[in-house]
Amino acid sequence: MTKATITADPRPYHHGDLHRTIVGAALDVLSESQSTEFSLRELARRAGVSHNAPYKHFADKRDLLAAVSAVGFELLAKQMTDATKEHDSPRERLAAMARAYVRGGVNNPALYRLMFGGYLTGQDDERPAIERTAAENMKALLVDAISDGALGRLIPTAAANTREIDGAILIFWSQMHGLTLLLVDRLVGPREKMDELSESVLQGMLNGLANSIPAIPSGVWIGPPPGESNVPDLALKG
Amino acid sequence: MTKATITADPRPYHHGDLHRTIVGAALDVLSESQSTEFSLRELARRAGVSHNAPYKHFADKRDLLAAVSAVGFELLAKQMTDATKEHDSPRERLAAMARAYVRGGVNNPALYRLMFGGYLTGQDDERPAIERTAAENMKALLVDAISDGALGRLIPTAAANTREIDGAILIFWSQMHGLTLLLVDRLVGPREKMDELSESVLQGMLNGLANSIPAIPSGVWIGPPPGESNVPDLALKG
DNA sequence: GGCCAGATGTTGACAGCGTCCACTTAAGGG
DNA sequence: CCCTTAAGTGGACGCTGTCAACATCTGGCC
Repeated sequence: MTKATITADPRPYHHGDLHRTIVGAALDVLSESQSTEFSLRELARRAGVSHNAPYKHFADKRDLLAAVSAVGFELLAKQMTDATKEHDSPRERLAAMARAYVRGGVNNPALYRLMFGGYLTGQDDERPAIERTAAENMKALLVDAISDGALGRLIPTAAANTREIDGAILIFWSQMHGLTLLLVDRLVGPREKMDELSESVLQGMLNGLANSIPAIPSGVWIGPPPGESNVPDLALKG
Repeated sequence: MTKATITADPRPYHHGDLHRTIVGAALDVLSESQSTEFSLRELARRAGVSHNAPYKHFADKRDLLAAVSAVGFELLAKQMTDATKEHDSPRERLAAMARAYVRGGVNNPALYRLMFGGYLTGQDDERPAIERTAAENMKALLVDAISDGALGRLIPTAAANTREIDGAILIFWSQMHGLTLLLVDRLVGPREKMDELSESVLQGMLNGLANSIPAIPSGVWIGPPPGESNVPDLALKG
């Protein structure tokens, strides 16, 4: 009645999967409190470990939040791809994607703000690598949806012109991003009408792009800034 | 050589204008560190007062940041109005306004994020009154610029239709807001091209709006949510 | 099979933070 | 001239992020 296996497993010394547990707890707390100002100690308490255990998995709080943000990007990307599956026409798929994007932000504003807000962008102006690649993958979805389908139908000439595709992507993304954040910050509302608002805004954008796509200045990048660091190829921890 | 007036005024017991000084210090630190995670104590140190003096002027940190945010809205509004003065044509004035808006965000991302990010929106979903009215004033500028000038020329029919004007405002605002934040978060860049990007995006938007303005669903509000609180008429502290 | 290295978890400590409290100082109105 | 009261001070409390030293478990190597 001393060693291990007393009754069942009251608390094995090693948790086993603390990394995932902590990230999950952070997502829970973030969703509940809608604030990134929770404490690492709170997460440790929820996970039933000592206040310092998380430091074996995350260098500091910023590192943890970067991991949470990366999960957020993956969730959003999944919601966007899922949304497109139900539709055939490129126009409908693009609209579904836009709806999913806006919904993702509105349904969890704190997570969306963590992903896109500046918390992770330190004074080195460099985002954590894990978050960078997750964001890049999500952006690729936007690019595909616009250039492969809807854009090809609606603005046929664009297919041959990278600058024009970039222009369309920039307009689409900034439009949806802005709408999402105005909804999230309650500068536009009510939130219940977000689907109709997405559609309205998308329609207005397509009207414009159908005529002509404004050329983007050369040298402009869209997505994570190029060349600042060797992106580590999404090789998540061995 | 004991009482007061020893040499000049080494530190009069009462500061005299601590409220303004603290807000100014907060703006300085915010600009320098590009983070809202400075401490009230740090501001007190800069102002040369005890760590508790600011509490005579601000209920808590959120209250102070709300005041800072309000100043940010007023600064941005001023930059926007100033920018329009140099131009005659409505189209040019709208473009100047867009440039000023984007510049304002890019030049001080932390302030812009404080203004539009969710820090001030507590779980009561209510922004501080002072910040609400400041935001409302700034939004009025957008409304004027679009409906009075550029919109009247470019989309004449809209003048008689509130829903269409709202639609144009929504598209314009969300477009510029999104572009600003993508630039700020370095998801689009480089920042030096922000003026050209503003122009491109504006042009694309106007192309669309020139054809038709998507109708906005009825019941949608743009700007601070209506009726949630009696906005205190901008009467700043008697 | 046994042992050792390293990964994982714990305990204790430290400075800094936001905020509350009781106290002090100065200034302006009766 | 006094006295209420706004403005500023100093100390305290509990909480936080982070560091350092120590404990425990586990997998790979002899």
